[in-house]
Amino acid sequence: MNITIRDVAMRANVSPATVSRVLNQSKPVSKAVREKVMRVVEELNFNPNSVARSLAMKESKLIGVVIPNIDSVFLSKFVNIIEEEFFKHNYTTLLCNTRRADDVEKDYLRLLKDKYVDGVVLMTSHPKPHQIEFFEQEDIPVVFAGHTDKSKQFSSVNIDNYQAMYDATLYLLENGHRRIAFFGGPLIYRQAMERLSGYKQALADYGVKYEESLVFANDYDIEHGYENGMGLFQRADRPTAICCVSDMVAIGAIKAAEANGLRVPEDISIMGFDDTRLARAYRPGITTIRQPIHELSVQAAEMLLKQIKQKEVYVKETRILSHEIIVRGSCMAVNG
Amino acid sequence: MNITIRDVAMRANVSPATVSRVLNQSKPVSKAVREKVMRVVEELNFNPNSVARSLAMKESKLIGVVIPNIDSVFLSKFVNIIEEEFFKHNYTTLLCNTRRADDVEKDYLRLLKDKYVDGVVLMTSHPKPHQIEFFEQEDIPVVFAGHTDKSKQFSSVNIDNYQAMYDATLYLLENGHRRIAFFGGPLIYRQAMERLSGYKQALADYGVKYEESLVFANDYDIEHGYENGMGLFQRADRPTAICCVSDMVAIGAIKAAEANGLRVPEDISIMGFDDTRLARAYRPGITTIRQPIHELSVQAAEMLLKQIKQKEVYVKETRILSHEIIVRGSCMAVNG
DNA sequence: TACCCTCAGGAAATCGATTTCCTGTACATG
DNA sequence: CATGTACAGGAAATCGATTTCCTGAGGGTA
Repeated sequence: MNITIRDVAMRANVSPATVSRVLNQSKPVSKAVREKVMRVVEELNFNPNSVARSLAMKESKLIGVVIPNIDSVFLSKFVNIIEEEFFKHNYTTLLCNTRRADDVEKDYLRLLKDKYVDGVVLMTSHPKPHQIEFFEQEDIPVVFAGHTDKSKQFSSVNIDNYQAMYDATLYLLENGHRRIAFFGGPLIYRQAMERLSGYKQALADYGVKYEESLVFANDYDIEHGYENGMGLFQRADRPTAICCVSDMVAIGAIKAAEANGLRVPEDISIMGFDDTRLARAYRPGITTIRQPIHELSVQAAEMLLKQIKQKEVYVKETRILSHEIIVRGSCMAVNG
Repeated sequence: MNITIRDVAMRANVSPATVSRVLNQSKPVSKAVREKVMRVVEELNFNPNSVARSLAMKESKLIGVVIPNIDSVFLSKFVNIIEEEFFKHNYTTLLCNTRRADDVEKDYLRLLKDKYVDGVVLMTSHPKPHQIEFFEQEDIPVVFAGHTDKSKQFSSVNIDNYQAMYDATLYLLENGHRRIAFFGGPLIYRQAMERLSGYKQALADYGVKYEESLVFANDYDIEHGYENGMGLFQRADRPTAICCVSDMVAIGAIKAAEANGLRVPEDISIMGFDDTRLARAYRPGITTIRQPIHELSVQAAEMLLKQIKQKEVYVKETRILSHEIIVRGSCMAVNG
């Protein structure tokens, strides 16, 4: 049916081994033979079967990109960039969208191994024990993105979530805010924990009392931002500012503020996180902490490719990228 | 190193063939032997190597999803859903993000063929000749999404873009608007053409003169919506409404309107397209044409899986899904 | 008892590449 | 001239599954 290396060999009057050598330049072949083989390859329009090749070589030119949810402005951008990097280097991206389901994560990791994936990028703020265990046991190059691996066991690239939220809170404090709410993520995520710590520490350093009733911990989406806001804004002791864990949460909070007759930023300042495209598009523009998403993706790709190439000698790296406050219109100084 | 079917066979005192039979239920095996094999499989935590399996079975359990840009609210949602469908059926998604580059498209198609992908979903409103040619020559199941293949040569699933934009325009006309601008896409895209036709026809059916100066044709993003708006809103004869080709363009247009001191919808009505998450999140909520994105993805997956299963007898299908106007706050009746 | 049939399960071929091991030729050197 | 060496290129093993073909045991029937 399909043309195989054997067809080429017969037609060129050589052995399959020789054809393989010509195509992969894995051993010198005389010019005459090489040219004859190449001619036949052209003639038959032969493409080596990459499945057979993977089986023999134990490499697939495939990279698994494991993310919790591709339907996210932040993560789809991450994938967009990283896929391009891999493509440039002749690797193809296997999309493993786990939807945060434990069993899907497990299935995908097993599958990646079975498919002889050459490497994996694991985008998660909170690697599960089974994921750690998997990469300890299997000898598959991996880079964690969005998580800092303090054990130095694996390579990772991330921002400093603690410091980022510290800076966000500090920004509001310096603008005269004293009642600052925190719309955070579920505390089972390390990232959420770290950000909460940053928020707390900034308050403490400024001598502002931490108040539990101003802190929320639920999912990163618009709906929760809205819900949190609706509960909060009707209280007499409502805050003058909010630190949100994502731009989406900030948008939800802004909607809730408006629904309660509050103007943003005049009556309440709302700060986002990530600096997704939305933060710029929204009105008011959302003041936010920019994650260097482009750098994050490129460096994750770079580290992984390096690791694949130098599998034996590669030394694990931990890279922390710097964040940045992007000032737009959703925050203002108190009495300013 | 790795556990193979041979290891399992030895440990269970049977032949590899038997192990294969137990695992695939491809031939009856006595209860005793079956149980023994299963026990050893559990013990060794054996997973059949899918590359070897692919080679023997001539199937890869891989599906290529070709899209112009994963960094899009609409397309990332599409991929999110379709990936889940494929995962459910044990297929893995190979992400082919072409960034609209011709050579990337070509490279990816060739690569998909080399990897013996079981099927391809091609999401594009405007298949290129080389893509058509490719699928004519290769015997790879394919489904076009977002494009209607009138030749019935391939399966496709889409909405009726002409009718959708007709309805959008009609909605504005029925609300008393007579000067309606059109922020469309580049006319090299069939989709953009069809939508423009719908717009024109609605105007014609309502006896409203088509005015070239109200029509723009450029990319689907916020920036272009903004640019178009900035050019238009300063004119004395500015429209009272705009039909936009995407929610992003609508958002850009709204920003431009505000920048020119126009209120939406009081001073100008702006209509989106797609009904992405953004349309709901924005203020005002964007009145928009909903593409049934979920159905689109699910049906594309379903058609492809059916085609893979029944490769010999499969009859190509063309499915047109219905759109819907979602009324939110960005449009209102003239003098209403 | 003899014969046939059923069927569980093993041996070996197969999928399509790569790679190791080996052979035979050509050339250089003592 | 004999021997050692370099090296092109073939035969066969290998990667890890599936599947075909075959064998031998057990049961049913005449």
